[in-house]
Amino acid sequence: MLEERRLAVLRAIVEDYVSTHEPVGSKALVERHNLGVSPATIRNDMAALEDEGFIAQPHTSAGRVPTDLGYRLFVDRLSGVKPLSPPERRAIQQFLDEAVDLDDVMSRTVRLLAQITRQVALVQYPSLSRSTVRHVELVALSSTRLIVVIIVDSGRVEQRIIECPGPVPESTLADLRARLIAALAGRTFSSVPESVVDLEEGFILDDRPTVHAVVSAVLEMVTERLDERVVLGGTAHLARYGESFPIAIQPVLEALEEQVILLQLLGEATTPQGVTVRIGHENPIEGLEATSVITAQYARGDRAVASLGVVGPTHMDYPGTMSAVHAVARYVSRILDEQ
Amino acid sequence: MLEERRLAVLRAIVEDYVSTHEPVGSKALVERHNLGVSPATIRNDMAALEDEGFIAQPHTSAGRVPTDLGYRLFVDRLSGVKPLSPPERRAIQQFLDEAVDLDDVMSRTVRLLAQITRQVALVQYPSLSRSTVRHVELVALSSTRLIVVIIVDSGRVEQRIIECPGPVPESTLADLRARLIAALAGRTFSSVPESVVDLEEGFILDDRPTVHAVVSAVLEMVTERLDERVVLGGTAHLARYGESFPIAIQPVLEALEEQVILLQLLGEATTPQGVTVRIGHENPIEGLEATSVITAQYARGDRAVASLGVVGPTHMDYPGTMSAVHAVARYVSRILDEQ
DNA sequence: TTTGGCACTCAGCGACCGCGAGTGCCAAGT
DNA sequence: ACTTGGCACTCGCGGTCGCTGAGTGCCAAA
Repeated sequence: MLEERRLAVLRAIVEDYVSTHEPVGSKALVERHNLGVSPATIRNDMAALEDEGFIAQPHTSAGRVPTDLGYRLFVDRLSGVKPLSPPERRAIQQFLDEAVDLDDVMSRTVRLLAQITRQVALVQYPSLSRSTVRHVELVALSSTRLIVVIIVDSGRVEQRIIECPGPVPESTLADLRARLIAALAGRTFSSVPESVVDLEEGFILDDRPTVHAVVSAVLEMVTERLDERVVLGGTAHLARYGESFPIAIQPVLEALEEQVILLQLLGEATTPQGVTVRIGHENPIEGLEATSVITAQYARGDRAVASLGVVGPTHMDYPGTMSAVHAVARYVSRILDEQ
Repeated sequence: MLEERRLAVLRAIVEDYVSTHEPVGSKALVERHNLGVSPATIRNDMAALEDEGFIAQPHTSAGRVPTDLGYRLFVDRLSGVKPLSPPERRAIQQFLDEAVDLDDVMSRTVRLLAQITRQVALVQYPSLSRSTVRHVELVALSSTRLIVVIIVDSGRVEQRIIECPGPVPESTLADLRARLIAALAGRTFSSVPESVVDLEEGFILDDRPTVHAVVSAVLEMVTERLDERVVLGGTAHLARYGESFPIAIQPVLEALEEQVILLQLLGEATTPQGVTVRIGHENPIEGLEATSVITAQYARGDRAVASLGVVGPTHMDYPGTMSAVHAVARYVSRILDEQ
């Protein structure tokens, strides 16, 4: 009973603080939520919650504010689901359906997610590690410059320009192209290295340097760029917090400029299904101590290929954001499956 | 004589204001620059400059601040060139030389430009309109889904996924691929439409829908995406202005999220050679009234292919930024030529 | 365990004030 | 015709002061 009410109080505090962005006091609490008790009772509960570390006072004689721990409890045990409305769902689907290629899907997704959550959105390109190579193309841009293009079944296209040690005759090029296709087409990305390693041996000595250059380019593309790309959108929402909220936007913007950090944010989504939430300092990344990160994985067929999510202030609307991220991830999965 | 000194005063005001970010008064002016006259004289000049609209007072009894018009005069007639130091030049070249493909060149350029100017950087991908098609590839992703890839001589790779009305036999695909290559390879992008328009006629009626889908995809890629992509970096610098400068960052961030706007910013670079500067409200774009945009075109061979530049507050270091933008544009041109 | 009462704290707000940087104007000097 | 020192004036900024009110903690009674 008493434990139960305390949790109700915490929930009420979180909800009020999220909507008003102001410390919430005992009196306001009983007025806005119909907990059937007096402010004094609530005060006792609040004192207890503060002892346990779930809420804090910015200064004496101010209302309470949830701590990271408080948000954590709220997310884990208190927040209901807040499903999207049918019109919202329809709008999402329609918007994503209009995408013409993978780049378009990604950029539409990030814009969509930023718009409906009113937060900074991150979307990772489908991982290549489990994709299969559909086709390899080798085109001469000049006598010594080649471009290697790898087309992946997810619709992703990887490219790389190589400078060859010397001019490459068309015959060598055609030969190499044919062998590359034979060696790689249908292979998963992670098995590419072994398939390609002895390719060099089939060539005469003169061609070896060129072949070597191409092969190492392919290897680099396959290893270095595995999960490389993350697109980002909605940074303008960061500036929306009417100035001087406990959030300084410069470090956040700086952190978000680093691809590596974006990948960390998305990559550590351990939960295979469902939505992952990291709150405030739970987040190991410097500059993002005052933000929460909500991510979900999306899938192609039956296996997860990448993640997407949003970054926002710790005092965000968790239920709403979580269901939005979840929904968008599902729709992206669906789009990828259709294709 | 008197006219000359007035200009010197304006220059001094701009320089001081840019470095201190505080309104500058007559006394401070004579102390920091050795204009050989008394504060009172300077006051007269300042009053004249204010009448002419080059400077303004934020409020009575404060120093003066340059107006957009003042900056304009400064840029047009007063600012010297501030060449980069040899180590800087070397660092730029070295950093850009390490790029492995076009995407890499673009992303390195934007990071570089943001870093050395400490401002938001924009870099446009090379325009396709004057590029020539190097190769076309057509790959089946599934029985009814194709991916069309166009490889351009600048190293840019365009792709698009198409849903075909029905299954496409490999023979048709090979035929179509061959004809596409024959029709397009070596063509400039702008001449693609005419080369491709009667391609459909060579096919039997059954294949027509597929061919049609592919041809229209090619047309769309060629027309819609002509100059589409702009990459953006260094937005964190926006937040650096120690809070509450006459610059609200939210509208700026919002504007910078729109590709269309980025293209406008870069696209209106009229000056074929050299650096274009647009100051404050000279800039027609909503949200960017308090920012200046400095752009330069870069070239491949002897013709300009696209622009790059930076966006910053009107009180920026114009000479330094202009020479940085200029230098980076030249180095990018050089990199593109080498390739 | 809840509740009303009560004393206490303290951030925020507005009023007030003095300082000083900066100005405009003027009359005298060059 | 400029320049310059002098001088009165303006007014933003920063600090102090006091009040108000929201909010608290504690206690004694229900």
